[in-house]
Amino acid sequence: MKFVNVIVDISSEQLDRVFLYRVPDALKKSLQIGMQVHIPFGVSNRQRKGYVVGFLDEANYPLEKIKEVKGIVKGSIKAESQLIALAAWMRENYGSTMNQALKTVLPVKQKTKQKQSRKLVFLLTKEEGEELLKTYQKKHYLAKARLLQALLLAGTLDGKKAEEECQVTSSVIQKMEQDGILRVETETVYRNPFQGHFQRRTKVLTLNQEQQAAVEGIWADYHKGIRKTYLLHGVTGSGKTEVYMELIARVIEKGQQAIVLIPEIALTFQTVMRFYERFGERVSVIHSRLSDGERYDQFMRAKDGGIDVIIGPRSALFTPFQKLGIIIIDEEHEGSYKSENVPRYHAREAAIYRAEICRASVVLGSATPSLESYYRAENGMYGYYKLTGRVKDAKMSDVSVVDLRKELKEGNRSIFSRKLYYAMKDRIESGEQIILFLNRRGLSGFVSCRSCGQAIRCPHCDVTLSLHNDGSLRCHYCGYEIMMPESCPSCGSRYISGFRAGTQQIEREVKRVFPKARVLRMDYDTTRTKESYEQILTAFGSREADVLVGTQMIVKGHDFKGVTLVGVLAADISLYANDYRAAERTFQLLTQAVGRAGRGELEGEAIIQTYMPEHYSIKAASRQDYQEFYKREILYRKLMGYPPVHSMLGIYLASALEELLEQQSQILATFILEQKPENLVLIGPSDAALSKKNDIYRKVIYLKHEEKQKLIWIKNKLEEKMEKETVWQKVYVQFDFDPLNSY
DNA sequence: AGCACGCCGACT
DNA sequence: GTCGGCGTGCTC
Repeated sequence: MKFVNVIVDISSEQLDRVFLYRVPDALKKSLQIGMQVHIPFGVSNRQRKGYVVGFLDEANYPLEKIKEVKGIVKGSIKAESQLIALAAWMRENYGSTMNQALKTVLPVKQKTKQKQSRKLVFLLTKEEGEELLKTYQKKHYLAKARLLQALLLAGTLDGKKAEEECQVTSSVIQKMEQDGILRVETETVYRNPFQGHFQRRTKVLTLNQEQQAAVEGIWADYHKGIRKTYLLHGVTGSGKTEVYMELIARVIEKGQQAIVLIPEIALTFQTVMRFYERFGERVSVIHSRLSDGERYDQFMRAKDGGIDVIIGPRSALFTPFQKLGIIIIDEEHEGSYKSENVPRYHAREAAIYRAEICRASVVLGSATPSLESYYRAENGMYGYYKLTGRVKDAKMSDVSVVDLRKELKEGNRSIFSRKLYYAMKDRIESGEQIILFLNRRGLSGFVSCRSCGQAIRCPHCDVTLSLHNDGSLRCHYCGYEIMMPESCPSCGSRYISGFRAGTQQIEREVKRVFPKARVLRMDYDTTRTKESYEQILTAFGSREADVLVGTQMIVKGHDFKGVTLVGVLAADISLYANDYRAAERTFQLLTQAVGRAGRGELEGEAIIQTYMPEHYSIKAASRQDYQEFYKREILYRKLMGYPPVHSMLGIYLASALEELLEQQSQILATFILEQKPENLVLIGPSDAALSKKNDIYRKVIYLKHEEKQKLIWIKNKLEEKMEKETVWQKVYVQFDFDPLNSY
């Protein structure tokens, strides 16, 4: 380890890369990734601070130009160095540049740029200014004159805008500040994003036996200095949150802090409220509606020790707490924990790594654990605690499965089976509430021709277009829009129509069949704003409607006491997805949906309509039997060499040039095979699920191997190769380990 | 970011 | 000639 890569601690895009420094013998032992160091920089060798982000044995830069690390910064902020180390790990494990990794981990760095959006305040009087302007013009100080003129007009200017519009550089502004013509102002105001009022609850909550066992078990480890990952497997309503809060309370008592990760969709006012009631002002929330500035403020509060608990989505993992004690990941199986941007990290894995460097515990909570987590718990890598009881001894709902093929055979062409119809009729008459769940949005999915079988597709994205209420056909990826044609564009037949039901159509159908029922719809279209999302939920919660029709989002974490019937309209839709997680996702969705029924005093019923009643994920979900599902599913993963048993790497290639993409993906595949990797399975290259998006062609290669390390090794080889060749500026490549969705 | 370098108009 | 503003390019 003779050299180190260092990121210079200056927030500027041009410096946002690594510089190579020599490590003096005296520092060879003590230097670690993430540490802040003093380095000489630039022609004048001014001493600056930088972060160590990696070690190297050989130099890839002229030796005579390499300078030496001067020393380690004494009071270097621990939290930040831990995050840098995390970024380095993410770069290695997910594939990205160090900058991309740093940017995801340190929003701080991006924010300092924002903070630079400084104000220029004019200090002279109008007369003085005009006088000065004349002298500038006479002396041909053109840049200064431009800026002065703008200042005379406006008084104060935004720093960045001024630079662009007046075409002046920062050196001009700096000099004019020195001359006392203007003043540069920067402001930093911390805000608290939580506006509501709350009452601190002093009442001690009592835990049931299972909850107690989980808390004490984890705490006993903590006390012994053992830090590891625990899976808390508890059905909906079994009281996982109480366990989280008790653990957090104890961690805070020890002077440490806690991060609580929640899927964005479940981040509701009520959830946050419970934490506020327990921990008061020392809690903060991060959510997608926060401005960048507000988000940054929360990180600063955490860094300064102003808060003990932060609640938020994926990105809250990077909160710079000084003494992190515990990370909680609620609903750990949720897909939103996987980032869709490079580096495509999984928050669960990254959290476990961060916990390792910070010596913190991790608690994963779920009613339907991901195969990954359960597999590891089963193999003893994670601790495991199960919560079986529903807290307020609510009854398990009665679940039945209806075979839609049989319905059709017996002459029922409606979207409601007879069983569901009568159940709905019954609930509406007795004033109880109903949830209808469909995994799809838009009016009626795709439009196809009954003569030639062609579906109408987007010319840019190669996906089927969706028919909307206003009679238009739209592409959900790029927004391409045409009017619904009279006849089939391929064969001219007039027998074209929408196919299958969407939430809008179901809403209409419910209204038609049950004219008296009040119906609410909740899907991507009706919840474009955060407010409308809350609005619909509150309206339904306060019984302003009898039926709620919606997609995934209605089955996630909401308790409606009046709901006694849940209808799943077509359980197999998510089974048609073309990736290996389809069965897992179906099981999770169905289990959640079924869990929505009977959360109040009345007994609940769930009806699952399907064309595949014999499929194990549907069977297991109807019995709420995770074990059964897991046994079948893990067998399939083992057999096919899919995660979590084996590791998988998706290599995504994209280019505007079709032939070049074809050629380069072939070259990559050949190169991978040339590395003579033993037992490696290579699939492709083939067209991506979306073979063309916004006029960019996409291809994909999948690799499977028993050891993740081997795949990382191949990824590194590829990165090395691509750095040397210029073609890769025209063909973009992304890596995705254990991909969640098809590309 | 901050520094040096080099171009180019202006002034003695 | 020389002085100095102002844009450009580089930093291991």
